[in-house]
Amino acid sequence: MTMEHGSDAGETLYCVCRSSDCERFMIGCDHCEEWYHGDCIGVTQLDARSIKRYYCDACRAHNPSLEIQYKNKKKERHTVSESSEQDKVEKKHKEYRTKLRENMLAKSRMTRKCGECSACHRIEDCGRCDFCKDMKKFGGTNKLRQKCRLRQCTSYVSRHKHMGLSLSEKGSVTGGDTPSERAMTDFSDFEDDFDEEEAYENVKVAPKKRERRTSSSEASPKKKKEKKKVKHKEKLKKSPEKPQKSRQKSSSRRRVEVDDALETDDDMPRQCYGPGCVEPAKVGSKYCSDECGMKLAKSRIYEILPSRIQQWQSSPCVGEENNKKILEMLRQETLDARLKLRQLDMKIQELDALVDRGKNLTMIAEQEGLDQEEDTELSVYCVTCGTELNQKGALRHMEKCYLKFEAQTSFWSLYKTRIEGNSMFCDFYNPQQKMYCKRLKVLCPEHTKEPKVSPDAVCGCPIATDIFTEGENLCRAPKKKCVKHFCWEKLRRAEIDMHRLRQWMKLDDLFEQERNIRMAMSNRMGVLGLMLHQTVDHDPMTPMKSTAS
DNA sequence: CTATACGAAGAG
DNA sequence: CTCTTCGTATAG
Repeated sequence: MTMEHGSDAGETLYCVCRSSDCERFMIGCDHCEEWYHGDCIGVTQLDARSIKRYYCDACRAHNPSLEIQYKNKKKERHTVSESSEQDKVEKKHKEYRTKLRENMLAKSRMTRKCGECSACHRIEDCGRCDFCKDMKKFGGTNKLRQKCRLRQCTSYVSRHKHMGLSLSEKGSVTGGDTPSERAMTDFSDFEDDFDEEEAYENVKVAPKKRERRTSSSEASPKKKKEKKKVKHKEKLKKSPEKPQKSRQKSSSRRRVEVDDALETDDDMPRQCYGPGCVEPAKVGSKYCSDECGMKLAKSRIYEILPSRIQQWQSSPCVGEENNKKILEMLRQETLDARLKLRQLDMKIQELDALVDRGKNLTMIAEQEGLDQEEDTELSVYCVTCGTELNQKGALRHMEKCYLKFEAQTSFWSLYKTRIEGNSMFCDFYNPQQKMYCKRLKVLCPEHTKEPKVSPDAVCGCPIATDIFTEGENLCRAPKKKCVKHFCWEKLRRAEIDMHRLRQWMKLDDLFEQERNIRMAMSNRMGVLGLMLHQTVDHDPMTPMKSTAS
């Protein structure tokens, strides 16, 4: 209890000075309930703010179990009445600042270095990264002043992100109101981690460090600080013996120090983690030998795997069911595509039959007259070369002109010759020169001439009765002169081929999909998968949802 | 938000 | 005193 500029309480005498003055700041003893002037007993208003329960000197002398209780659990300072107020305040502020700094530093060390990754263990600077190049020893300007990229903790960023969450969780356990106090609790928690590390020295199968963190510890902050000091001293003693290593230690942060103390330290090497093994572990390893490591891995598999398999089988696998559905769908589509291919084959056969029928037809020359009548009305220009054409030869010219032009310009024609399964090269054998033509097929018109149409060949194209339906009648004009149905057979074959190609590509795609799904299905429930992943039923009261139903 | 610059602390 | 490297301010 405190009294600031309290009201006059008559002639009552207070404090060690036994005066009735209560215009100054006063603090009351929570035991004898006597009031004392702050300046008489050396307690400032600032001090009083952090005091939870104050007991006067007289009460404490009478009853040594009484201790001044501070809000932030600081120990009572016995020099309260000895030093001057100014000094105390300054000292206190200094202490506070130092602690704050220490805590911040400890925290930063914790966050900046996991001490576990390869980067944290790396000793040498790469000399190639931007930070190395900036260093004086590598001839830099020392402007960036950062650690070598390869030595920067790989898990720093992610750890930093997680930090806030884990700290807030712990905050509720260990308490701490101000940021600095919170920082202190964080640090002490880290110390706990460290102490437990030591305690785990003889445990054979130790859980991971992060998991080892338990709830708050009972040790007071001061005790921890003492412990830290001891550690520090030990390190100082050791330093002259290992110049190279200690140099590294000095520049590295606390976490490394902790690990070093655990793993490589002098008197007590860590026990091998191998099952039943009592040998000391090798330096930088958890095991005394490779066999022990393998043994532990094996025993872990034997221990974990059966339960995982059981767990796996206890619930239906949604992924498996989905895959089965997709497989069924793919199968259906494959059948569909195959059916279409068969239909296209039939079409080809029909076309062949049609062509055969056309060959046996007798030629009728009268149709020519009709064509010539029409052709007087229109003049046509070639879409490729632009020359004026009479209608009679227009189609023929344009087809040839286009082929010629395309052969020289388009990659597609090259591609076409390739996918048709033929060589891209002419390969025409010249018996006189006794060698093959080395030109590209599409650029070699002299060896790849279209077969000449014999003058007595009939066109044979079915004549349409209307736009959509084809009649039984075939065109009986001479093939060479029929302008209406120029290249009809070729076009029809091309059309069917296009559809076939489409179906083949579809089949290919379906096959690929099926392969992927089968692969996924066979990899499911593998040993690795079962060991790495686990399905957790968070609500054991209700059965797991199944998509099958 | 990122890159850069720099004061400053810790260690040798 | 130097070296390393952290935290932070600031410019872009």
